[in-house]
Amino acid sequence: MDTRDYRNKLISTATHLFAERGLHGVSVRELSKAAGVSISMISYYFDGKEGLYSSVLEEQFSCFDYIDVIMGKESEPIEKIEDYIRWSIRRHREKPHLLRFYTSELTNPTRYFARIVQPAIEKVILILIEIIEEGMHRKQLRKGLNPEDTALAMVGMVNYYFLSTLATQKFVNHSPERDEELIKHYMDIFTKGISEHSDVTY
Amino acid sequence: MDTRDYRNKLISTATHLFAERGLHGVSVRELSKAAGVSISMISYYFDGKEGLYSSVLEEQFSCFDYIDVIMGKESEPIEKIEDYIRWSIRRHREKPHLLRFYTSELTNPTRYFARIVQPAIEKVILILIEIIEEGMHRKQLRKGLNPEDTALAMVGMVNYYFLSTLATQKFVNHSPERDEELIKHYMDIFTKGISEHSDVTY
DNA sequence: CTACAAATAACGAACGTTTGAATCAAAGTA
DNA sequence: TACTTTGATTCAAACGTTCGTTATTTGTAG
Repeated sequence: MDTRDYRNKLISTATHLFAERGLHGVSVRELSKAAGVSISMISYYFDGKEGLYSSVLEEQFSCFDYIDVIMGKESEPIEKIEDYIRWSIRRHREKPHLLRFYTSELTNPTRYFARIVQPAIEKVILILIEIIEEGMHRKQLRKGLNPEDTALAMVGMVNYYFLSTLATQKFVNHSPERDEELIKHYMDIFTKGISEHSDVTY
Repeated sequence: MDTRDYRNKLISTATHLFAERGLHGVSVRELSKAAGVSISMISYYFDGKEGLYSSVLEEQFSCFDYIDVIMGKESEPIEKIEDYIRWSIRRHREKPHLLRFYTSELTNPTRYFARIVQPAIEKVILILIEIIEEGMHRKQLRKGLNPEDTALAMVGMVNYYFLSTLATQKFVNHSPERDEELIKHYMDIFTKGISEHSDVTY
């Protein structure tokens, strides 16, 4: 190693360790030893352990770039949704360890995940609202659901898929060949309306 | 409080705290303070913090009693399966915090959960094998899946439902009215054969 | 020499555990 | 009945360890 990029070493090591055992399950001593870097580098490059954790979440889960790509396209709103779902599935297949953060964060009272990923989710919601306002979900609107709630429920459905994948990954082999099936399934849920599949409550 | 049952206090307090934040997310000092009990009681009644955690899992997730009831019934194997699924759904609705342990344990390298719940699962597998051997899953057997693998996959599918419930509990209201729907769905998967719905891999 | 990168060693705080004394009800004893 | 003994609980205090952080020192490139 000529390049002394200890920061990257810490990020990549932390990504896998935090994904496996969560924030509290890894100590800075073990982490730095695994990365082959001195302990003090964590506070040097990041704002301590939690800063490193936040950085991992930011770098690994950021979808701003692709959301910008989607928003910039001259495509129909419904195509943007399919685009996003397709991209999400591909990305999670390429980085399967990301899924583990969902479960860690589900029981994390500090909600780093929510704080960091929330802005990205809000962008997705904006796209969804676009479609909803085009009248595709008039039925939900009639039922008293506002667009924000309906859109948030849709984001929830997508995350639900990811978590389901994690839960069954020991038993079920999700092959890329079945992606189209899944995409169709979720697009179906979306276009037919969430309320037909489940009750949205807040 | 006349009854000095500090042990029960610790168990019930630990159940909710561990469910919320996991083993590493709770300290013995906080736990004992919440329970209104001295710290040393944890080591007195249990084998330390991890012993308390194990006891919580054992007491909360034990299904031996009901498995025994099912095994003792003079019912058809297929009825036993439905019986078990029905009972599981009811129990998880009554104790929703149990679901949170699934996510905690998914990323827990120590695998307390697997070690403790495994014996119970193996009993369930026995029941499933009963049915499989009666020829309901000849198709899977022809495909080279042994009964144990198929049964284990079935248990995975049931747990998958529970985790799905947790993942979507913010968005979806699972009403008891829809239980029959869910039970029918899983019985359907089971009788039609798992291989039609997913690929079993180990 | 200067400025930055990196390692060492030490810090106070918090961790889980253990100790030893205090408390109390029940059993034993004269 | 009055006193002692016993065993089970309970707690405050302290234990040694590990935590995350940081002050200081060392190494290195320009």
